[in-house]
Amino acid sequence: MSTTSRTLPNGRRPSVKDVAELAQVSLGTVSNVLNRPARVSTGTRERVEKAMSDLGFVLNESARQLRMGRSNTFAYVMLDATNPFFNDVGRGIELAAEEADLSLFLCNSDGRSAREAAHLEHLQQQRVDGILITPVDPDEPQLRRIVQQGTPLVIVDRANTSGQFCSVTVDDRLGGRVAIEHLVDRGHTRVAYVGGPSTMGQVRDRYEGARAAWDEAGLAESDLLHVETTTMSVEEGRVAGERLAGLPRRSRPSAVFCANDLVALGLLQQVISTGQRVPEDLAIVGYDDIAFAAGAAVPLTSVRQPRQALGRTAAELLIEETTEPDHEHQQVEFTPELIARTSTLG
Amino acid sequence: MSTTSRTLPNGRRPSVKDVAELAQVSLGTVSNVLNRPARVSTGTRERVEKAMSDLGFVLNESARQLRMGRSNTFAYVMLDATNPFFNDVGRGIELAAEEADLSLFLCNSDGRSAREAAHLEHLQQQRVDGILITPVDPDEPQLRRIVQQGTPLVIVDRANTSGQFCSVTVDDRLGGRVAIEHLVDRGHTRVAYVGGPSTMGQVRDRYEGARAAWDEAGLAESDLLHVETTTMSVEEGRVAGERLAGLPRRSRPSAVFCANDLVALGLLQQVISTGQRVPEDLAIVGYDDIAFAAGAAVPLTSVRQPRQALGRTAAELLIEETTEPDHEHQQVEFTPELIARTSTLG
DNA sequence: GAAGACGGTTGAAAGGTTTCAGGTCTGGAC
DNA sequence: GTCCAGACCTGAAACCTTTCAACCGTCTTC
Repeated sequence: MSTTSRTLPNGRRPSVKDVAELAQVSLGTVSNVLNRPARVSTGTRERVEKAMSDLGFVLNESARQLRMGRSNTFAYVMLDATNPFFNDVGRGIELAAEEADLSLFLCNSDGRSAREAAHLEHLQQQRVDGILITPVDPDEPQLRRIVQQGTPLVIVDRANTSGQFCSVTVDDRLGGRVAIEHLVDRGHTRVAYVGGPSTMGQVRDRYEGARAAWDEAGLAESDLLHVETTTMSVEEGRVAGERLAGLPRRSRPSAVFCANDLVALGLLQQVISTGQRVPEDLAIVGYDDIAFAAGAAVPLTSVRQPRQALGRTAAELLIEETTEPDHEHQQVEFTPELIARTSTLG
Repeated sequence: MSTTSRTLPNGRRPSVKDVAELAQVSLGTVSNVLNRPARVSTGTRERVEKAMSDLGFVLNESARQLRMGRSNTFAYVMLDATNPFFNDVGRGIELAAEEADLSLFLCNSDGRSAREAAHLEHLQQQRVDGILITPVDPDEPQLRRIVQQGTPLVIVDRANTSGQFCSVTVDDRLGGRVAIEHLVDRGHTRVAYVGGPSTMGQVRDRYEGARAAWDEAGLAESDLLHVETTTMSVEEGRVAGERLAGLPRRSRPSAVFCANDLVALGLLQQVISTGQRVPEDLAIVGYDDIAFAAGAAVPLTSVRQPRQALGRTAAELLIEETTEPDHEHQQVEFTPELIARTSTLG
């Protein structure tokens, strides 16, 4: 109640100077109370602390950063904040950051390059100590520029082609492979891969892994269809379902491998709503194994990624890069794992 | 390639001063190029722009903020980043912020007061222009202090008791009421309310609405059970399911109303996995109508909230508060709507 | 040819913090 | 009585940007 900043003559917020004046000490002492309290005698410290709370003093972080040149803040630029997968990754980052006493800002590029660029520009201007990002395109030159200009950056869930950054990935080719091997094992000989846009590395790699496994199984090349979606959302999954339903009966696949679980769940909904049975009429494999996959209308077979570990590892790499002078960039790769459930097992 | 900041003697990043020197102009002119390009002659402007890109100049936002006293940034402190409901709210905020050319930082309190307090402190120090928050406890004194100290704050999805803030809410009592009325209409006479902790206003209000409707229906008070959970997660929903299953047969409810969809989905999974049928053996109503509710094992009846509108409205109120001098605090309340699906309709 | 207007540019001041080389004072050792 | 160590405190400088009054030429206008 007594702690309002309105006691200042003008509308200004109280600064260390005001505190110093009220407590009858110098600026330096106030700063010491803030940063090295042990150096200040008890009496003085208490006087300063009282002055701070009387004035409602709040440290101005901009000024501190300006002086210090660093912010103790990381940021994670998410590719799609509505996808639980990226939230779990973010949670892993958050936990590691909290342990290291760093603040974390989350930004959402929403899959749009322009938004991503704006966020990156802003973060660089804010002088965050480091950036974690799941990029729209890992070869975007802006990323390299940011590193060259002095802000460390770690790529999450994408490989980096150049070795210019640390990166943490999951082997998407292997993920695509195990998904298809599972379907082939179950006797499927005509399968659709649903996902897009193909500009996304994840979409491409999973397809390539799938394609490789398909070819190795000796199946006809044209029997692995690629149904391209515009985004990786539940809605697009539904649309893909309708497109499949529109195919002539004999060219319809008996199984679908979706590039992520959102697409798979949307497709599942659409398929069920038209009275088809999963997996009898159509088997479905998803990707990511988000929490909702197990609880879907038909529990979803999915390729699980170590989501939280992905985030945590990325954050730890970034911490190392910001603290160890002789840091070397590393590419960490995790291994995905197929979780088989009813949507393929019947 | 040529744009590296390493051309500076020490490891310093280039500043306007360096740009000015290289371009043979004064500091003021560089600033004009940045902020009022029209005032600068074409030749000079081009020279300055070239110098900037040659040096890899990145404006120091801390210094600008220090000088300007404002940051053109809002922040949204989410209660639970893993709950799609809050992500949808955040998306509404993001869209409104983007239109107003404001940056948005997302923070996650993860339901913990301590983390929330740390985030708020940090945001205040960063001098964000305004804060949106779904608080752990809307009566937390820190919130009032922040406003008194000059940072506008809007409460999202909670009522504020004091009229000290703007707030945007959905009528949770009404939501609880419609959920119970629906179940009573379907003939249920023994129902469990599952959610917690009761310290959360949402949990309390939905319960109160449910209780009021229950009493008005003339049903026995003790036939509306309250099963308290520790958090509102899928996992806790499963645990609650086990607890219900542990009840003696005759005291088991025929329907459950869950305080949110995550809990409902977890409970649904648990119930199905034990071979019970939904809704025949147990009907379930959720809350929020997140995207995954419709695609659950049994499509979930849920109380829908206007998630994105909630966020957008909150952001618009905050924008008004930061721009209109004679702003008056408003409480906006939306109305929830029951979406009936298979989990109660059979 | 003088006065004024105007486009373009300058440079100092301000904004709040941290740092650091020095300052003062106290008390103990000789 | 002198000297010194240590504890405590001071105040100016630096960080980088924006702003604004002042300035300089050039062009109009009468």
